[in-house]
Amino acid sequence: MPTDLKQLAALLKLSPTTVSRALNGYSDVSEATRQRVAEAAKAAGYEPSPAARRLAIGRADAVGIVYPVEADFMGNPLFLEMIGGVSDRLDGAGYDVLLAVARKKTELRTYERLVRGRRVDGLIVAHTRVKDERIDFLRGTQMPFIGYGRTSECDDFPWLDFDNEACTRLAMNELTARGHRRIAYIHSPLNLNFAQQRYDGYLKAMAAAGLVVNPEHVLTGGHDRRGGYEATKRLLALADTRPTAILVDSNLCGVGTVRALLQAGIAIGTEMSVIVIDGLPVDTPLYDQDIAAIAQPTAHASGWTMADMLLKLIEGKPLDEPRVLKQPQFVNGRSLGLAPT
Amino acid sequence: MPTDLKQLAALLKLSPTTVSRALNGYSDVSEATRQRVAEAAKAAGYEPSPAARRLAIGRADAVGIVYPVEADFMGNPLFLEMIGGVSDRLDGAGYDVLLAVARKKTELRTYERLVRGRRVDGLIVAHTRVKDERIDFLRGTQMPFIGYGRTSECDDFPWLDFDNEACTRLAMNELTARGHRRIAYIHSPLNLNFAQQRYDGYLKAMAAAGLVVNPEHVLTGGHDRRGGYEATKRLLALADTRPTAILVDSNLCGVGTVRALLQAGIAIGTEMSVIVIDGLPVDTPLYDQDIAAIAQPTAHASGWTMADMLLKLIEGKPLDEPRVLKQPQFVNGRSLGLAPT
DNA sequence: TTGTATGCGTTATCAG
DNA sequence: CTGATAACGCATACAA
Repeated sequence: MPTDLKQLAALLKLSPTTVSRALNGYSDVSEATRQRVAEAAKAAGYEPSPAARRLAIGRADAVGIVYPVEADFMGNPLFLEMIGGVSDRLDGAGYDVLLAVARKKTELRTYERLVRGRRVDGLIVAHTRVKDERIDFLRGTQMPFIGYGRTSECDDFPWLDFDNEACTRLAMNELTARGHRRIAYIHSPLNLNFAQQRYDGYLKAMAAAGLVVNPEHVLTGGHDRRGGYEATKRLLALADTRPTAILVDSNLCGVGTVRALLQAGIAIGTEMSVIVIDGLPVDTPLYDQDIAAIAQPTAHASGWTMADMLLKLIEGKPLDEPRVLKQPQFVNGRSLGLAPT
Repeated sequence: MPTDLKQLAALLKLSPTTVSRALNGYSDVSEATRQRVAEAAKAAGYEPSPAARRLAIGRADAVGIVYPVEADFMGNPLFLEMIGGVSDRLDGAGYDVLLAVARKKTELRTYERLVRGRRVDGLIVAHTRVKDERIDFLRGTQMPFIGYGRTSECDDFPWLDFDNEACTRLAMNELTARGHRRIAYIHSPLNLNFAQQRYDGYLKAMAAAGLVVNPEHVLTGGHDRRGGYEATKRLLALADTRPTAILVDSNLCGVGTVRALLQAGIAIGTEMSVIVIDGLPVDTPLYDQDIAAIAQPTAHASGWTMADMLLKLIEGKPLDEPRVLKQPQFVNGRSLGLAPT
């Protein structure tokens, strides 16, 4: 079984050159030989050596995703889903997915390794922060990349993100329209750009509604279920100033919030209204609680789109839409009611 | 800035050969030049081209992990944690981690691509099934691999796994010792090897205790929280034959089970005893429910160990322990009590 | 201790 | 339409 281009060529009594061109679909090879070569290759189970290919072509045929563990050490299920979307797009194009797990300390060096060594043809930068040195680094290189999220200054690089301010604005509209005035806000760490933007949206909406923010009503929920749970318990402990509605800026925290409410015996939708941005994960038994949500395109779809953008960039094609801002949608649920009087 | 070995050599007035050897820590190069080269390389930010290196050396300097999405489409947080462990071991060794997301349909082809194209030097096969064609395929190749889990026949390949029968045996001992006789069992899909083995352990333990298995007490919980939740609801609906204890074979299902019990107002530990294998994930607010568990080494540690084994295999070193069977430990909790009389 | 020549498997250039 | 020849960037016998 020929494992080699040379051997395959010898077998076919052709030159390696011709075989190579036949396999790569060049126009200047007769249809007859193309067929013959293709069959022989498949029969022999021939796979070109990526290393040699890369060396000759100068491309890595790989895309990198750097996963910062500290940000989310337990593993956000949405992250794997996003990677699934990326893979689905890249698979047919013959690209590999390099997953680099980086501690905060070594993160930048990881990027340097990938870029300098041309280990990848492009990168997807997830978990963007308000001020993000990874983006700063990539700006100075020729390496194509897509931000999965924006940064504070983001007009000069391509990204895909959700309209985060709109997320909170939309949610706040629904709440104020129902008469809520004491609206609590549970958020992710504010160095993450999406969290900061959603938080801004909350503040602006409060101001627009003529409401004063009670500092006790704004709590960080960390990245996980547990954080949301504890933040909510603190809110419930407020005697006189207990909020009548809670807005949660991410799905995992949302689970914790709903848990805490159920456990405390609070009637969701009457005693306490709840909106969770991104909605609850479908794998939770709470899913049937029918919690109102701000819905985004799925992580899978986002991954697919980003991979598609990245491929265009790698091929040197211009991006018709270099900055993709997905608009959120309000999804009603039984967790929403009029403010108690 | 030299991006080339040749350029770097020219800069140093040395031959590329010498520079190469200096960088790769060969013995036959003077300490003085080694220093000089190392500094110059760092100063110039030189990174050797992996493609060229791979072609010359014949190694990929990469390890592959194939993630089957169907098995667990929402993304098990433990999976990312395991990858983190793999990366931590591999990082210093200069290996990349290739993550291939595979649909069941294309799974085998993915393996072929990785192996035939020598895209990786070794593989980690996760989610092993009782009868696993991926393992069968790899057996026929020279590609080193480690099973993250066993298969029905597994004496001829290296793996890391938990003693699954011991998991259920341990748990069952605790339950029968407390007088439980109606012990329900919620399990993952039985085509997964770990699920089958744990199930076997359950059956054996029941027999050993002289108990008869009630078919209504054995339910599949799927892979997620939701499945565990629904299975538990079905158990609670049993009027006369309601179990007094529930054993759950995986962590995510366990969350659902505890949820269902709390929601139904069941007193955990008195009305119903619960043991969850792997314990509840720490990011759940239920963590303080203090559920009894069968504890395993962390996914991170497992990943690290497997990567370590794989490196040895790649380097041709013999494995002193080719089959690593981790012993589980019983961890008591308030979820365990005497059987109600 | 260092340098020269050659090869890794593929693609690209340039003739036929 | 096809074939010889030279890269791609690095590592390694072998020679000096």
